[in-house]
Amino acid sequence: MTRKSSSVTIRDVARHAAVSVATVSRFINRTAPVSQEVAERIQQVMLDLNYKPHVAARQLATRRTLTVGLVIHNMHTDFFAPLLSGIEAVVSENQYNLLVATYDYKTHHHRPLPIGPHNTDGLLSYADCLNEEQLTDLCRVKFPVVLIHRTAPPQLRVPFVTVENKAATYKLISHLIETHGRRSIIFLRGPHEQEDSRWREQGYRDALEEHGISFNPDLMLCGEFNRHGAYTALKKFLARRHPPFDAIFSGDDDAAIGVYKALREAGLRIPEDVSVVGFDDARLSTFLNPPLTTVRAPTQLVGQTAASILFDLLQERTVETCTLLSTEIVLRRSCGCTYENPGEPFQDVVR
Amino acid sequence: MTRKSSSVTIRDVARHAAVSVATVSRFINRTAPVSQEVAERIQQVMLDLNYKPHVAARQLATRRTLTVGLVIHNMHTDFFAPLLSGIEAVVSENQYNLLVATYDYKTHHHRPLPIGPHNTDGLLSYADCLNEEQLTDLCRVKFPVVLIHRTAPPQLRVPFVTVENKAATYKLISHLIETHGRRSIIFLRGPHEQEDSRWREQGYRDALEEHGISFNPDLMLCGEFNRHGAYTALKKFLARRHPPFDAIFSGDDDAAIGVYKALREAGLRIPEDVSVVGFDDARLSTFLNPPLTTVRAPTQLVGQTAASILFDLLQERTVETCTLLSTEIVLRRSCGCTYENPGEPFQDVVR
DNA sequence: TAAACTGATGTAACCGGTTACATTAAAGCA
DNA sequence: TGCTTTAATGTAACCGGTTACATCAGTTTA
Repeated sequence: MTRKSSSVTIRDVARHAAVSVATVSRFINRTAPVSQEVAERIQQVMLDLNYKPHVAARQLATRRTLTVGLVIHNMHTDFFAPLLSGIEAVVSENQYNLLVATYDYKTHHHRPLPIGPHNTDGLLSYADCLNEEQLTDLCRVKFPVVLIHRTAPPQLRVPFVTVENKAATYKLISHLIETHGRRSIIFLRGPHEQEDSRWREQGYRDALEEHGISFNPDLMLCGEFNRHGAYTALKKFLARRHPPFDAIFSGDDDAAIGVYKALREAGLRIPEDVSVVGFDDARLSTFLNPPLTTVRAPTQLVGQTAASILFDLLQERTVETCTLLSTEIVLRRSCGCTYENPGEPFQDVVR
Repeated sequence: MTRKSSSVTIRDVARHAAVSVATVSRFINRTAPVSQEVAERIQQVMLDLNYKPHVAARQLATRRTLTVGLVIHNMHTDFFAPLLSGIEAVVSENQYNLLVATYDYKTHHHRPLPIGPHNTDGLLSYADCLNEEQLTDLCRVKFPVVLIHRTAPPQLRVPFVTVENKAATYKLISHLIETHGRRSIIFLRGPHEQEDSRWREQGYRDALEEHGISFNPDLMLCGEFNRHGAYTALKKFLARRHPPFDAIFSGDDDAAIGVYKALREAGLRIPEDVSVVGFDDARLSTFLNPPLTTVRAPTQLVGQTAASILFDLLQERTVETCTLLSTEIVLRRSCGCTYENPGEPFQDVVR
């Protein structure tokens, strides 16, 4: 591996400017006043020598990394880009760096966490990438953590940011029942540990109950929150040819893509034969054919908010422990709604 | 800001294990043999004390960060997720960390680069985020850099990874001309500095010339490689109602979305009135209505390849200076092709 | 048997910053 | 004038690792 060449240190600067290293450090960090004349001399020398402070040395001395970390389980999904974009905006605004790592305790349990106190000043953790033990360990050393799309174990009091899942799902399912007369609605679950999925299921059950429809466990499939999982699960279900159904809650938008495919292959029309709805309002959902009725989750805002809270923690300000961002349902054509909209697919009906 | 609490140092471990710090360090890094018995003692103490080496201290001592950086101009685009995903895979495989930053010399020129030798062991830089001066500076200190989607200034010999733009565009435009009889093809440029755009334009011009169609500068618009830029540019063009056209090369897939919208608002049908084609084969392009004919760029592979080359540089292996990944055209419906495909939109015709 | 080598370990300098504490000169005040 | 305060600066310890060099016992080689 290459050694860093020709590093100019603070001592070089001090020598050329004929002052002590302390003075240079003070000037750089503005931690104490420095005379005008000396300041200019140092400034000039720094430019001449092209001096760049050595980050690791500074980190070692101050015990701060000026870096925050993000742990997420993978980067393929469409969900990831807006989330990261929101986070990055806040991080760079605070002049911090962002370390990203894919990690999932279920698949990487043999490995230590790639991000932690040794690395960063704080951590954003998505969904169930870390298990409770890992979270507990971090809390024990008072390491600032903000959870995204999962609530904190109650004894820990870790702040978290997520979106309103239950009420939106309730609203969406109610819409299917009331407006489109659907009564046999398949529910595609996400990964088992994912909280979002559990809340959505609760909204689904509540909506059924509210409308006097009894819950049918045979209509619960496991879509895994992705197109392939959803496709496979639905395909298997369709092969059984029972029970009958007239609508599908896909779990999320990516899964809806798999649903579309499976239905199309089975010769079923959307929405004439089956209403389909999703969750997230991913970038592509407007462009599906038919455009997907779904729930708009403010993913970028989730990222922004989580990052802001993390910085509040770093500055030891008091923070909101639980942040639930509101969602809204977006009616497009896949549920059976029709609407005139020449500019489609740029505009939607949002409720 | 919080001070890191309770840090267990290597000296604590050494003391508890009744050995010297050097021995502990050797054991941790396997840099010299340590007797079985001592090894076990150290191992046990490290577990008991929950010792984690301090990364900054190690970085300072070794002058290596075990981190590579990625500079990109923004994270919203669909392009970004597969790119990052490819990079991250290689980075974590090499047990390195990844620092990401959004930066663009055009908008951030007042700020120093957030990523550099002070930070990382090497850098991946997307397109024209860095200008030539910045690249030259990095080269001067022999800092390993790999460019993504841009070629290196000739005097620098920085390795780069990009995709075949010209030949693919040539093929696509030829397809429009030969198969669909199009002759007045609008070309939507990307950002001016972006090399991809220039190569695609060259492919476009070559195809026209080859087919005896004279180049018409009035058909060149600036779509900026995004839906809004493309929409605006095309809208303005349509308002002028001239010259006539029968096809549009959108520049990239995201721009195609804006194109679809503008055409639809003008009452023009795709592909009956106008053939539309894109570039990239973004995740959503299959799902557009009609599905978009485009060029498949192996974006994730670009990320992977660039990262691999960077690690080759770090290990001082010799590397390929220029890597041009091949692309292929994907025929869907927006150009005028029709094909039977019950499983659509999962399968495409790839040439 | 002496010399050379090997394996296991310790000592202490070093990486490049920050900062507590000490020092000095100048300014403010009674 | 003498004392206190303040501004500007220097000295050196410290952050937590790595590693060159030294040591020493035990083994191999001449």
